Amino acid sequence: MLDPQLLRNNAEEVARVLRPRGYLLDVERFQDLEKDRKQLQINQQQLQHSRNQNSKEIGKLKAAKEDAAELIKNTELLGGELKSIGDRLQQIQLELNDLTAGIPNIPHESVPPGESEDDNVEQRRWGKPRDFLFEIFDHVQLGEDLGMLNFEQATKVTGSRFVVMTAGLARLHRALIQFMLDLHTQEHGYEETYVPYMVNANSLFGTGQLPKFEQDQFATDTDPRYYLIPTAEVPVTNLYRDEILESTELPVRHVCHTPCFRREAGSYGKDTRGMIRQHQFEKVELVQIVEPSTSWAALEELTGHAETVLQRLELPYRVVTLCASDLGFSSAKTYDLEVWLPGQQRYREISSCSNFETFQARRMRARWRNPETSKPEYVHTLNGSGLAIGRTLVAIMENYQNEDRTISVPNVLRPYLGGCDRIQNA
RNA sequence: GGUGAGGUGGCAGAGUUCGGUCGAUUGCACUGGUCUUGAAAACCAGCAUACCUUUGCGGGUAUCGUGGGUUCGAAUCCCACCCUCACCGCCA
Repeated sequence: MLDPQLLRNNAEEVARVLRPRGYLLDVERFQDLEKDRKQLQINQQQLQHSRNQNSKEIGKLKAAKEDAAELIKNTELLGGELKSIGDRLQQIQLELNDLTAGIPNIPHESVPPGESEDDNVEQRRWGKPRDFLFEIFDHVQLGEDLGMLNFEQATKVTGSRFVVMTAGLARLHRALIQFMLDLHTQEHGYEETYVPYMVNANSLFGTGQLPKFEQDQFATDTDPRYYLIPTAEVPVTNLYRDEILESTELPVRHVCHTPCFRREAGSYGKDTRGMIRQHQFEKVELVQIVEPSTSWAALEELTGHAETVLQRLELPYRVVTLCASDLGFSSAKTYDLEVWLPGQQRYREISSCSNFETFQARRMRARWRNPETSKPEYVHTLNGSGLAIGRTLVAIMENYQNEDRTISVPNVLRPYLGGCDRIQNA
């Protein structure tokens, strides 16, 4: 949610900065609605004022045992008028709410313009893609040959875009989660957190998935409806919905491992092979709630925390700044971490680190008490994957594959696998 | 699933019997001041949010879980819904 003041006073300017995102703000419609709203509200308040005055007067008359019949009669007439104005005002408020709830965040000034992901700007690269001296395979081939990755079984028990893993691969997958949680809690100062995997509609609204992206969510048909989380960002950030934090409590840092569930509506043809795009995947998520003045430094820092994971795993990656059109709905700026996948001969997204500034905080009413003003003010929220587990596993399989079709285990993971240095058939 | 209790400001907690001067008593927390070498304590004062209006001071409207209803007037009465807590049943 944008600052309503900003929207009212500078609609043209807001429209201009949102255009690179591919969002067309209907300024005329907004201003028409605003104008009507304002006029109706003024009328309503005048009428209410008269009514309140009369009612008070009636109270006094009655207390004094005097006749109030005529005044009551006059005041009754106000009722009908108030009702019709109230109805119209409510209608307009609903339209305004729909409109404003669907407006994306304003990109930070450092966000590059651009039409597609091709316009994302590379910031830096780390590590060198390995030169293989033998024929290499992608993770699907490798996993199926090992007998530890099975998409057909998943299709049978559920449907497409799910996977079954067994033996060493399942264990490696679990080890990744443990490794990342340990790293972020022990070295980066995050608090390990466990949360519900289903959330209510308010939570999804708070982080910006609703109302616009309902079709991307899995939901129950219970009443009330619950949604399977698309990312831990939703339950973790919403811990602070309707809360006021003391400045001494900031910054808040949570690390949270959860499964994530996504419909992947609208991506039917994409990444149909393998584990890259699934309806269910694990992720270790980093979430920070910070004082507004520190959020841009926090974004760099948080991105660094995610990068550390790749560095410890010795996986080559690059960092890109998403261009305006590729930016998520709620984000002011996002860095994507892209890991090198030899099977695809390209870098693929493995983490997305964003600063939302007050956009989510406003939707959630998440605030802190600013000592300088001693008033509650909106916090800034940030999050980033640290990392997506499934894609990390894919990256390890492909980057650490050996000529004999086994997979070496990165050094830092060996303690988590009882010292095992290689995934191979028993 | 059953029964009962309850949802009020940052928190705690009155007010709901008998609808009117209740946006709301009080305590804590917080902010400013007095006092003090400094701090604490004590005392004094201030202290919800949003919107409209005003150069400013200020004025107005709404909000007591949500939505609807009764009424000239609703925190208070009526209806529906949501949520929380307690106990019982069932279950991992």
